[in-house]
Parts: sequence; C-alpha cells; structure tokens
Amino acid sequence: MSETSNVLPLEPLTRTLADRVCHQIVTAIVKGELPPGYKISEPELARTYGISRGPLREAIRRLEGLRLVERKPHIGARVVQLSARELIEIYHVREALEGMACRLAATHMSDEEVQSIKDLLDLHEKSVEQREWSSYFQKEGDLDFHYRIVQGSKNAKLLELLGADLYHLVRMYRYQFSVSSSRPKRALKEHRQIIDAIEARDPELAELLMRRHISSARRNIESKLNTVNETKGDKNG
Amino acid sequence: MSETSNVLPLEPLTRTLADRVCHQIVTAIVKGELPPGYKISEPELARTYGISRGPLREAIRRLEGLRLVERKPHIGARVVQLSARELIEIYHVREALEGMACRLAATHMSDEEVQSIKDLLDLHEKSVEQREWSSYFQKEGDLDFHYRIVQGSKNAKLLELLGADLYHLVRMYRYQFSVSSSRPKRALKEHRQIIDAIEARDPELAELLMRRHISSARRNIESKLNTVNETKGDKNG
DNA sequence: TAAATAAAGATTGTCGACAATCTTAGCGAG
DNA sequence: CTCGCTAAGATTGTCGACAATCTTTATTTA
Repeated sequence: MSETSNVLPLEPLTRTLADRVCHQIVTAIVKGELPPGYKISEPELARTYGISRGPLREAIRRLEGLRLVERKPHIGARVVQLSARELIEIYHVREALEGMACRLAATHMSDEEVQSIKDLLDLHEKSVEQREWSSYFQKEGDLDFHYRIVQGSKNAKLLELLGADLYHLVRMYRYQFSVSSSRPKRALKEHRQIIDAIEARDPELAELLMRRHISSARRNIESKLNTVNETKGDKNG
Repeated sequence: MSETSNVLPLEPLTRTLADRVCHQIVTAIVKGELPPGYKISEPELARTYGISRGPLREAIRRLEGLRLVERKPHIGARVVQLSARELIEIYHVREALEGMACRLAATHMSDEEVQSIKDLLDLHEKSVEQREWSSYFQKEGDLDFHYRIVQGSKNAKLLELLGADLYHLVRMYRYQFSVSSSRPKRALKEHRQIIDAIEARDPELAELLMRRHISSARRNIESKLNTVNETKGDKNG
C-alpha cells in the first residue's frame, strides 16, 4: 500500500483521468513494468487503464515533459532508455544542485525539520541492523533523505528540477539495475554527517559533504558500469 | 524573420498541430502577448490558432511541463506569474548550473566552438557601439551566449534543464520588465573574460567568472525589485 | 439589506469516429 | 536471391459531440 508518493507529491486523488493515469504510468515506468525502450501503444495502454485515447495522449505529453518517454511525430512514444553516459550526467548535475541545496538547507531549515530528518535516519539505521534493508527502504529511503534536504533549501525551483526531472530517472535506474546503494552503512554514515553539518549551521561543510557523497555514489556506479562494459563491450546506438 | 529558435531548438516544421501550436504559445507567452496570470480559454485559443481543442489540450500539457502555465483540474490553465522570489531562485539555480557548465566547457569545448563564441561576442560589441543594442540583441543575445556555453559543456541533461525549464522563464521576465542587461558594456566585458578563461582551459577560473557574472546580474535585479517594492509595498499571493 | 440557495450558462473533461501517416507483408523485376 | 515497389493493415493525429464540473446570476428568506 501507500505508493511511492513521498518522492512524487502528485496527489493520487486528482480528479482527472489524464493526471491519474499519468501518475500510474510514472510508477509503472519507474518500477520497470514498462521497460526502457518499450514502444507505447496508445490503444493498448488505453485499454489497460480503461480510458480513452484522449486523456492518455495528454498524459503522454506530460510524461514527455518529465523526460520519461521520447516521442516522435507519427511514429509514437517509447520509454526512455538511460545510457550510461546520461546516468553519469545526471549525477554530475545532482552534485551541483544538491550541493547548493544542502548549503541553503544549512541556513533555512527549521530545527524541527532537522530533527525530523534525524528521526528518519534512525529509522533507516534500524532497517539496516534488522537486515530489512530491502525493497522500499533500499530503493526509496535514500531519495527520501535527499528530497527532504532539497525541501529544506526552501528553493522551489530547485525542488522542481530535482523532484520532477531527475529523481524519477534515478529511481528508474535503481529499479532497473537493482544496484541501489550497495553500501548502505557507508551511505547512512554520510547522511548523518550531512545532517550534522546542517544542524551545526555550517553551510560550506554541508555542501562539501553532500557533493562528496554524490560524487562517490557516481564513481561507484561508474566502476560497476565499466565492469559490465568489459564483459559486454561497447554498444552505442 | 528567423524566430527566436536559437534558444529553443524545437523545429518549427514539426508536422503535428500540437507541437506547432505549443511552440507558438511559448513564443506568445515569452513575448507577453499572453500576459502573466492570463486565463487560458481553450475555446478561444483553439479559434485563434484554427485548431481543435484536442491538440490544444496536448500543447497545454506540454506547457505545464515547461512551467509556463499552471493548471488546476476543472478550473483551467493560467500563464505563470513570476514572483520576485521565484525569479531570484532561478538566478541562484543558474549560478550553480551554469557555473558547472562553464567549468565543463573549459575542458570539453572544441577550439572551433570557442572561436565561434568569440565571433559572436564581436558581433555583440559592434551592436553596442552602433547603438543597435535593441530588441533582438538586447533580449536574446545574452542568452545566446549562455546557451552556447552550456552546449559546450557537452552535458545533455544540463542543456535540457537550462534550455527547457529555466531560459524560457528568464526570457519571459526580460520581455515583461524590459530590464534586460541595463549594463550591456559590463556584461560584454564579463562575457569576454569568461570565454578567455575557457580558451585558456582554466576550468576553475571559468566557473568562478560565470558564477560572479550571474550573481551580479541577480543582485542587479534584486536592487531594482527592491526599488519597485519600496514604492508599491509587498504584495504576496 | 445581506446571506444563502438554486437554476442557467459557460468551461473543462471524456469519448468515439474519421483522416493522415507509417509499417509491413507480398509481389514482381533485375 | 536481392532489391524495389505496391497495397493492405495498423497506428497516430484530428475533430466534433456529449457529460461533468465550475461560475455566475437571479431569487428567496431572515
């Protein structure tokens, strides 16, 4: 129950079919039910969700804006296929944006928000200890933390860019490759350092730690992708 | 002739009504023909562009993703109204993203691209000298420069975020307030310093100069907005 | 007179059908 | 056997009409 709407604050109770179905398709794409490269057939999807092609096409236009599908006129829409290069690019952008977010959060976050995140990390720690570091927490817990930091920056545009345009793709990648945080304990430790810096109201340190955190995650992914590429060889297209 | 499609690389020759009209509406919003806060009437706009409500609604969904309109279910769409706070937020984000873009550009830009930008700046200089620093150049020339730097970063995601989600709003703001670059000579000088740093393949300096450039533009806007607010008083909502 | 209610009008949301374009399978020529 | 053309099928693009919701206005009542 309770979908993953912590990260995607689109109320599921929107009263229009297009919005509701858009939200459903986002979830389906992120979870891999609609796999990358999948050709979206309008009649098929319309049947699946029990709606007409009108609202469905509106939803697809919205998904196009979210960069989750790519559309070509008179040919159709396909679920995006994240290349290694694009994934790395996203992490570079995250480093810049979330570094900034973290710096701002150190100034603008309320004490209550800080405490709330510390509580969240306590929850994560218990999950790690109890080896329940599975499914939801493994895949979504990390982004929950990051999302809250960005919220704490009090910069709405930042929240828009990260929440609407980047996190979906990161989540999709994690479900796809099932590689989420192969280093949960280390990630948790880094999260604690970050929130401590914010609590200490030390913007420079907070930014530095966040950038380093994301940077090391990126390098971790890069090394894994390189390992894969060594066995498979390059395949551009 | 030659629309402003240097900044918005959406081919005008797309063969679908929704795409074409979307592009037209973007231009109309940016230029203020559809003013901020304007209530978009579907029947009216459909008549205006000579199309049916179907493609128009798809275009509106796309505009929603571009953050140029805000939609409320069963009520309608309105052209976004940029608050002073949001505008400042955008400049903060630009500082982070374009700083990063500039750093990357110093490494990844080809010598030909660098030369091309220097030629562009020569053109701008002539415009300033000849006091033709009007309309197009005044409003679009600056963003042309910035767009090319971002292109030079060779980071597609960066280009997406800035080109699709932020520059439109900046352009809209400039047309609205007609305040574009009240300091053309100084801006041009800063642009030259930036491209020189890139040509010298000095990433740190390039980033520093770009951040400072955008930061001073932001402070310039802030001071102007404060002046306006002093006479008008605050008006949130 | 002011507030609440109800009906009329307008606007948005949804649907099914038709037209334009692309894809594919089959056929024929070289 | 391969390549190119053609026609049939399927898919996307567009439209007009109907249903659901919101807004406005007029009426009634305290």
